Amino acid sequence: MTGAAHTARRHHGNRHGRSEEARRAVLEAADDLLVEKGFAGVTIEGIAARAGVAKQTVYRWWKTKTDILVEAFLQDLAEDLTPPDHGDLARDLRAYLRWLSFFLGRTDAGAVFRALIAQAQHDPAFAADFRARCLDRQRALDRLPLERAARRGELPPDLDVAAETERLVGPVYYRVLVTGEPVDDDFIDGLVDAFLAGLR
Amino acid sequence: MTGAAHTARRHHGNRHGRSEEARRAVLEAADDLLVEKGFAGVTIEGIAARAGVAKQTVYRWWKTKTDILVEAFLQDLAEDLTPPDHGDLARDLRAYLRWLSFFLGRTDAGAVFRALIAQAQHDPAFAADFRARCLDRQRALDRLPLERAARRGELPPDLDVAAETERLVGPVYYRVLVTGEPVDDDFIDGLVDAFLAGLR
Amino acid sequence: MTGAAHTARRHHGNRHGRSEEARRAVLEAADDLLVEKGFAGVTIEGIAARAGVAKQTVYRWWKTKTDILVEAFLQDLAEDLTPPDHGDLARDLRAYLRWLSFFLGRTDAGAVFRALIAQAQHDPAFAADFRARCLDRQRALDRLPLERAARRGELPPDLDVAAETERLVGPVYYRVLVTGEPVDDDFIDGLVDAFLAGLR
Amino acid sequence: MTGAAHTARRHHGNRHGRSEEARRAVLEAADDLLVEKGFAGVTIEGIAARAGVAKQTVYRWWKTKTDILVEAFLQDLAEDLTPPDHGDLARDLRAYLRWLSFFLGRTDAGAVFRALIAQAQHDPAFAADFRARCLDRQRALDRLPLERAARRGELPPDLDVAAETERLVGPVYYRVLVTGEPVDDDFIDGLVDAFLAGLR
DNA sequence: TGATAAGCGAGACGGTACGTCCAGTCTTGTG
DNA sequence: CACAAGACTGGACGTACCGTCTCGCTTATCA
Repeated sequence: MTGAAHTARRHHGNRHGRSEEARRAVLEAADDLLVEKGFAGVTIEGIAARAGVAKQTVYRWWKTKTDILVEAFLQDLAEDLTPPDHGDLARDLRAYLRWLSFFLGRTDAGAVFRALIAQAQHDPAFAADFRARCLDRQRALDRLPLERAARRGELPPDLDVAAETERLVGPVYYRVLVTGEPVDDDFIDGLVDAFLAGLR
Repeated sequence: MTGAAHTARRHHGNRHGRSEEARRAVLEAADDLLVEKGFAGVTIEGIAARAGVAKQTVYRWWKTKTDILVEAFLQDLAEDLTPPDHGDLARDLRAYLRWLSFFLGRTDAGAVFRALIAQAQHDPAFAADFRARCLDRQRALDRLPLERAARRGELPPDLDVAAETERLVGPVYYRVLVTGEPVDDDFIDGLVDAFLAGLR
Repeated sequence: MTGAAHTARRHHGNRHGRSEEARRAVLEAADDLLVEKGFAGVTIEGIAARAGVAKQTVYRWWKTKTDILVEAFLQDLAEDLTPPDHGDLARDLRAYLRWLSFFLGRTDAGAVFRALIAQAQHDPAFAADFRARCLDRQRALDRLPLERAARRGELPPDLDVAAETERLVGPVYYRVLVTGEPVDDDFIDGLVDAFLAGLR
Repeated sequence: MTGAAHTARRHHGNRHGRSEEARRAVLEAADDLLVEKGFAGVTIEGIAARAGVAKQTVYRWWKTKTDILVEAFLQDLAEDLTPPDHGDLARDLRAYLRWLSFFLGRTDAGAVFRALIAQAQHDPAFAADFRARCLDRQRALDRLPLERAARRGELPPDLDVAAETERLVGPVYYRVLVTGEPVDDDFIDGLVDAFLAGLR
């Protein structure tokens, strides 16, 4: 970590390479602007101005504003978000889906996520990048509750964990992205109950 | 010759009222631009130029480019899309979900739909409008297979048709909008089978 | 002139065509900036800002800042600058050369002229345009005193008026553009005397 | 091995002092860029890149790009350009003016010279520096033919050599800088003949 | 015989202006 | 009265250089 610490030292551009200070300011500014003014209010000029950074510095390290948002999003997710493991599938699933719907619909990071999903609809190249950098990890997380249960032997050995996970989280995403209806506990309980009933 | 026909008569600005010709040219131009150049390539200037229409004429009748796309989308859906009724729930469901995933992922109208869903993530006011004008109708359509089955008595009388429908279509939307994976027949069969199994 | 008066009516862009108001504001701003801040201080952004005009409006009508300065210069010269005709060659020449050196070296329009001559050194295409639009006229003016004298029969009929004019004004331009020394009366008298002596 | 030779030895920064290699590379690069791309194509970044030198090294030794061009120009003139002395005033004058017009209008060094004259119009401080470092020497050269003739007694003792020189070279500069017309032999002969005629 | 210090390459930085594109508003003349 | 036409203000785009700044390397000089 000494090298990293060295690199992170406060400076205004030099052979240390990139300024960590500028990088953080940009990510924060992008995040803030999205929350405050919405996606249309996020402009590279605005980000640069708010971050106290030259526009060129932004363009040096990021290609588009969505590229910045992806990195900001990853930064936000840097903390370990591993779903809790209670050793009880029903409880785990309910807790995870509640957290997921809260995250997607109510948090700032969720707002960034929705903006990026939106951008992915417009731009296939971005979609591929976004999926590789963010979604795949998120989907691995989504699968964790079922995978743990499978390891504990609570599930039929031939169960397709990935497909079942999609059936569980799909309706949650659907509500958040498409219908905009709140994801209440009844809805989640319904999902989990139906899944558990299907196991018998 | 009815009044409507009179109004729609070919003209370049007069006291007959709105030019139907201009309206159609604008919708078509917007549609074409979206398919050809993607959402970023859709601009009001571009639409007006391609439609051979003055910018002012566009602004007179529509507020935003998404407003135009909504209308274009509704136009595309003008034909009756009522899902076929085979009198057999399993078959109806499979056919409908197949059509849905094809529509969302493979057709031009689906591309417009995805663009509008994307815009809804960025703009709550638009989201409300879009849901009222397009989505509610689509969701009513989504529910049709189950509602018909319920009317035929094939379903438990206390079944929550709306919630069950969400569990069926949610994963399809999830694949189209989020993961981008193709929705193959296995995936649909899995959804339908799980649902039918849950009825017993 | 009714059409022109019509066109010049106060407006903010419409089918009248170009806004005369904006045009004048731009030319004035360019002129002022040159005098106040020097050539490097003349930027299209600065002109637009000072003229209270959108940058796009500047670019719509002019290609470069020197293009604007040429037009501003022509505007400045709109008043009739015909050299006075005293009917006396020696007096006419002295008066004209004095006026020329004053104009080139001491007036705001002269400052613009020098800036444009400078630009002509850097850019052959501009040089051609500048000569066609400004210099040729100026040179015709330069020749007037001799031409009048020729018409009065004060000069040998085979005298090359153009060449003689160059020998008279050349040293004045030389002082202004190259050495930067002031053009005093002695210098001008020397020029005129040498020319007159050569006639005998 | 002298100190100077020592200093000029190849090195990449050390206590020998300035790198002669870098200096030459910069001057050459500036010269080349001017000829190839015109004045606007001469940028400090471009010079540094082409010279294979760090930008900082350029800024260490020169203040502006015109400063570099002045030095490059002086370098180009390092060879002795003393006008030839045939012992015949008419011949000397003709030869010198021909050389002068060729130099100003047709050589690379002349292109640099014109660019610097142009810059002098824009920037009085530069003008003063340029005149002190380049022009005064050039003007001394300009006077040589007449001064030699005066020393030989071919001219009236009270003749103002400086003023007469200005009348001879002024029209040449005028053609080169202002009208852009080629300076042909007829023009030069006319100048010289008129001057010689004035002596009688 | 090292430590020191100057010139060097590299290149990131905060800025300014560039020239372009589109948004959204406006004012006309025509049918 | 809707239309085509198109000039207008305004603002973000992405690029090019500006001039400044640290940095690590290389080397002669001197302690």
